[in-house]
Amino acid sequence: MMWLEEVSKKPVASTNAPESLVQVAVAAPVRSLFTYAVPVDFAGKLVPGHLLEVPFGRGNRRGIMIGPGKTLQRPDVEMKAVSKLVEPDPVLSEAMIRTLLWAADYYLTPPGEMVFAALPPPFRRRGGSASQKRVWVVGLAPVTDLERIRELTNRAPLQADLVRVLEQAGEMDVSRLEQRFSGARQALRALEKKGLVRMRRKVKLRHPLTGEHPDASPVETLTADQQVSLDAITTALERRAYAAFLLHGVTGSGKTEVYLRAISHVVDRGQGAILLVPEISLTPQLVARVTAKFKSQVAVLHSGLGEGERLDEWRRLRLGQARVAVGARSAVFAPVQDPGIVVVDEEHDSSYKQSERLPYSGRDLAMVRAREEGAVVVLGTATPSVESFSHAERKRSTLLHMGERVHRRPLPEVEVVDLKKSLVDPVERQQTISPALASALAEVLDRKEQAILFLNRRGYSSFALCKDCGRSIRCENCSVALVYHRADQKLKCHYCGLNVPVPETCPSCESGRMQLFGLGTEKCEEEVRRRFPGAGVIRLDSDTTARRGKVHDLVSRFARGEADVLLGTQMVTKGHDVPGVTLVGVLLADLGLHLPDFRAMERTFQLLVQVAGRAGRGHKPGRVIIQTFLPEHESIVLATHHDFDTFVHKELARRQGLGYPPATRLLMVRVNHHAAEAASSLARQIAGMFRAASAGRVNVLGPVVSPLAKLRGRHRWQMLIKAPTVETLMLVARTVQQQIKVPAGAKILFDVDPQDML
DNA sequence: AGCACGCCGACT
DNA sequence: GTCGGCGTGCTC
Repeated sequence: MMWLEEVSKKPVASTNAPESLVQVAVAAPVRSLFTYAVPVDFAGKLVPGHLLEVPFGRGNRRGIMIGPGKTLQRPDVEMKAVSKLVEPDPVLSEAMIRTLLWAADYYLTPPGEMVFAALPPPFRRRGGSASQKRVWVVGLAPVTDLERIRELTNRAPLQADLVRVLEQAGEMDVSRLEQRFSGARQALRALEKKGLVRMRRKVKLRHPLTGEHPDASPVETLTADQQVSLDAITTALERRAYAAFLLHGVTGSGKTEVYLRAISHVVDRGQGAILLVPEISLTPQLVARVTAKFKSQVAVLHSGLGEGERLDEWRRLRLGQARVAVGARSAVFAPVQDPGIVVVDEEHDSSYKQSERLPYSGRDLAMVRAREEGAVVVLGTATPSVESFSHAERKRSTLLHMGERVHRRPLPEVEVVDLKKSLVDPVERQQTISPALASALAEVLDRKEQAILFLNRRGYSSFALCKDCGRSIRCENCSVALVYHRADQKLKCHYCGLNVPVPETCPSCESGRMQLFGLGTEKCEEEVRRRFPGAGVIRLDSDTTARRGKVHDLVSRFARGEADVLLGTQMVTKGHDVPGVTLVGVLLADLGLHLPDFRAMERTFQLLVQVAGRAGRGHKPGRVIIQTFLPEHESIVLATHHDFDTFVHKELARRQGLGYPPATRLLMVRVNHHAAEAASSLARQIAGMFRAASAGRVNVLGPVVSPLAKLRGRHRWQMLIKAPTVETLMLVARTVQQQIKVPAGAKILFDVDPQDML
């Protein structure tokens, strides 16, 4: 064979032992593995998972040894040798490598990208494991040569754009500019050469979380439901083989206690555990309970960790000093040694799916990892996703049900208020809190109890409208209306962050008669403070929690009873367990129902059941009031009865009828480009390729302009590929992916199992 | 992702 | 003619 002759000329690999050639996943967005020769220095020492440096293209790159090499992908190129073994011990286990290669394959993503996504960022960079994070920032040079900038407009439009942005914004992160302008880095380099901009490396400060180590809560006896579920899980753990469970426990049924005891079981026998949560900063109470129980055995993988700290946590896990990893989505890659159990809390939460740069589902990879590690996986939630439920129905996982709250506390009573009726009354029309909710809130305040108010929209009003021409003020980069924020009196875009003063006159017709419409959390807060002057109100949304640790701070203050009302967005629905809360108000339940997404009903149902579940967790029973314009809507009616079974079976039938998951499998392909025409024509071209490649085996819907037609200055088009099975989907998708040549300035995203259809 | 190669339009 | 920007293709 060709490659044997080639290799035998080199002194490094004289035999055909497996170590003479290795396959390497190189840190580059390239769709294949590469084969390298192994030099004598470490011949026979390389094992899968070793972090290497290899010559690649012009320079050197980091790479991971995947396994023995067989032959070159293309026999006509020259074989190169591994240049360096970076770390003496492998940084990935074989089970992790199998998981990651599976993921790269399934999510149609370059193996090198997937593999390095599982490692701390310093490992990817040459020069090793920096402990301080430095980023490149760029600003205009102090002496600006106006003559030369004007010159640029014709010759280099991209450079001219960048200069204009820098004039406005001052100093900016290079990586942020790159997100907005493709090719920004080369353009900036050119500008730097001309002396028009200045780049420097800036140290990014770390924000270590001050960790509380509370004492473990006293041991309580389990409910019958909890005991049955725990027994089923521990029986599976005893077998030390892959098994999957869907733990469906109503809100307040004590799922966390089941997780903790199951994790204890594996930790006691020397194994490790992974606990995934949707958003770690929103679940301080869960993190506190885990740390209380397992103390220094816990590694918390917080998104706010600095690079050095993250690396430290990573090392502690890899060395076996810590055995329990807690974190969001990416913690599925935590280097826990020999994990015996992987728990996914709130498995229905859509934040487990990353839908940008590198799309993958942390929940689904948790199952794959558990399979590869021979571990038990537990998906826990009060509102299982339709997919996971169907998975259990088809016996791919075991359904465990906990229908009763601890201490036999009742589920809260839910009432629905029809907002259509309040439209008739001129006073009520102006208010976001209906008379029914207002009187319930007054009672709660009287009794010195607490309330949670939920409104899934931040800001003050949802848009500013001109009373003469009827146009709303829109974002210049995105196809959305700007939202008025009263705190800083600005109009903001919730997608790109654009922040502009409110114009005196209408930008379209010069009329001075602008008016604010709609509601957001800011306006609601104002109304609560006005109508209930004595009440202490805490607002929880991404505006009040922008600073690190702020969520934890505000939630703990509310939990300690320092405020009477917690008012906010999605954040108030997740995970907190505040015994004093006896009232939950949903200000506008139908907000999510109008989204063009086949999961809109499922999301609404989950959201309502979850938020309702925050009420009545203490000794006193809870009450829930849902305000809506659609009181007879199925997902609202069934949520008021906490009726998951009816909901899921109706939803399954509906999905079957319409051909949506889990009845089918989906791939979304999204194209984006600065130029609208380029985006649409490329999308049409790709859709054509799908139709040609599919030969009728898959259904190609679209292309259509994305519901969010423009985002951060880029026009978006998308298509949905519907296939009867994964195999068919993969086959067709791979065929098309190989044919596509990405034109300059375009971005194409293949999103397998899309969650976010906007 | 980088980087070389090569085409093409704007200027000394 | 030359210079530099920008599209295209390749990396064991």
